[in-house]
Amino acid sequence: MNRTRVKAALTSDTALDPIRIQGWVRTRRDSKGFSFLEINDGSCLKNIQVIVEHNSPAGALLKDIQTGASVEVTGALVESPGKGQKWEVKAREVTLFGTADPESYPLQKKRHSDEFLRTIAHLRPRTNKYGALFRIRSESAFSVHQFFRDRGFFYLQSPIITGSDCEGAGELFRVTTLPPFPPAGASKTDVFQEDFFGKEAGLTVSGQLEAELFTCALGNVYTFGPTFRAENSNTPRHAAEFWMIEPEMAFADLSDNMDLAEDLVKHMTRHVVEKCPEDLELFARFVDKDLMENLDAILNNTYVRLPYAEAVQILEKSGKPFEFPVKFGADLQTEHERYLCETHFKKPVLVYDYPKEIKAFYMRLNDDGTTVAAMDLLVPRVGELVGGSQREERYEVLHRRILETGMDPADYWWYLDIRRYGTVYHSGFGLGFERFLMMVTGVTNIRDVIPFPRTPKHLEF
RNA sequence: UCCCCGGUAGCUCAACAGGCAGAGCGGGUGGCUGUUAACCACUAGGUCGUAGGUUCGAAUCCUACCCGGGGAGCCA
Repeated sequence: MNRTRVKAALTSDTALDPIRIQGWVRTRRDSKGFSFLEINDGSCLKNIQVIVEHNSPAGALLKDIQTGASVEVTGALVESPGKGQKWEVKAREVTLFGTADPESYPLQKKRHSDEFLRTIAHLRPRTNKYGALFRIRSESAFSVHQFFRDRGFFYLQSPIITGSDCEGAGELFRVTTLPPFPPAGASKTDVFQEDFFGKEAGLTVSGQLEAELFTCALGNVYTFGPTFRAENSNTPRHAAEFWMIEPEMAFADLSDNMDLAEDLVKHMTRHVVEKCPEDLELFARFVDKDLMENLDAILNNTYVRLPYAEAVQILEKSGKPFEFPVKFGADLQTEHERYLCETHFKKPVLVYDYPKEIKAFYMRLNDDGTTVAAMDLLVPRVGELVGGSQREERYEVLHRRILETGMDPADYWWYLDIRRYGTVYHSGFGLGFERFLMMVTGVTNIRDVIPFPRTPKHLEF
């Protein structure tokens, strides 16, 4: 007999006999002559209630079937005479696979703090909140592929290991097979000649450059994979390993790019709202009371499109005593971004055309000579969810920008080559997958939306 | 990396101005009940983050370090 997942059992149209349920015991309540078991198998938020008669063969096992134990129950799915659930399982046979010593099993029926659950990251997906979160994470990932596939984008697996030591963003983690202590007197280059790749290698900080190469062949592509930044960042919004979605479109300008970002965020959000209503409800009740209202603002507004220069004007006129002064040419501080999308507009804001000095070399120089065609999507509570740009497709301009920012064009010969042979205007952006999950669940710490978070000094699981 | 706050029972926290270390939940035992984060009674459980210092006496004051949280920077 195949197992029936709890989700299917709970939504059954009819009674079923026989039925087999397999899962983990969330709680046991003893009554006169029989016990109630609540079993969860991860298929959905809800548990299924199982009735075990004390004088049945299974009854003898009950003393060892405690919170956390893994069991199999065969019996009949029948209408529940009690309140609170439509269906329950009357057990005929129970198999106990693994006990969970109640003296040491860390999960209680009561609510635990997120900080504590992080210390038992191997067990936290067994809680209601984290089970719901990781089901939402899975559905969100699916919605990404669905979105792009429906629009004719191809999924590009950009490399994880990279040899370009300055992709533009962030510090690289080194990848090496060398012994930890180099021979005395060896120069840096000499050392890496002996290494696996014969040169210094690192983990990717972005798939963008590779995506640009492929978009100039396949038209529209996207990457969706892990990204690594060896920054000593210690904030609720940064992780050393995170997942990023990076679409790239040929024959697309900054306006097309902003259209795509807005459409993607709305599509992913709508997908979660439609496919995960029960799991989302948990977050709306216990994590963020305003969650549904906030998601409504994400879904049902046209996002504000605001040139950087106008954003600065709004901030200057706001009269707000910002800790950091607002001035043209300086990057927007977190407090400024929050003011714009949370207080002033109260909806997502796309800020674009930033001064070139505060943005990356590959962003397309505007005709004014001072700004670049960059855009950031700011959303309430999370801040920067998307960062992107139209790319500089003019060989001479790009070459000059590389030199201006103190880099060596020779390291980017292949990136420049794309501008020599059939160059086209193109655009793309990066969307932080975990930041999306924070936005859609109301969870305020990135460590709580990743299965096993990697942050400075944390690599336990 | 910088600034602020914190670390007391398995978990969440209290202990005023230095003077015998507590509660709720969880665990154990017994009772009750088609129960629903069940209920009632009893009970076990602590090197007060670590190391040093001040004091007759330190969970409490001081110093250093470790760990956690929040803010800032970096950005996704």
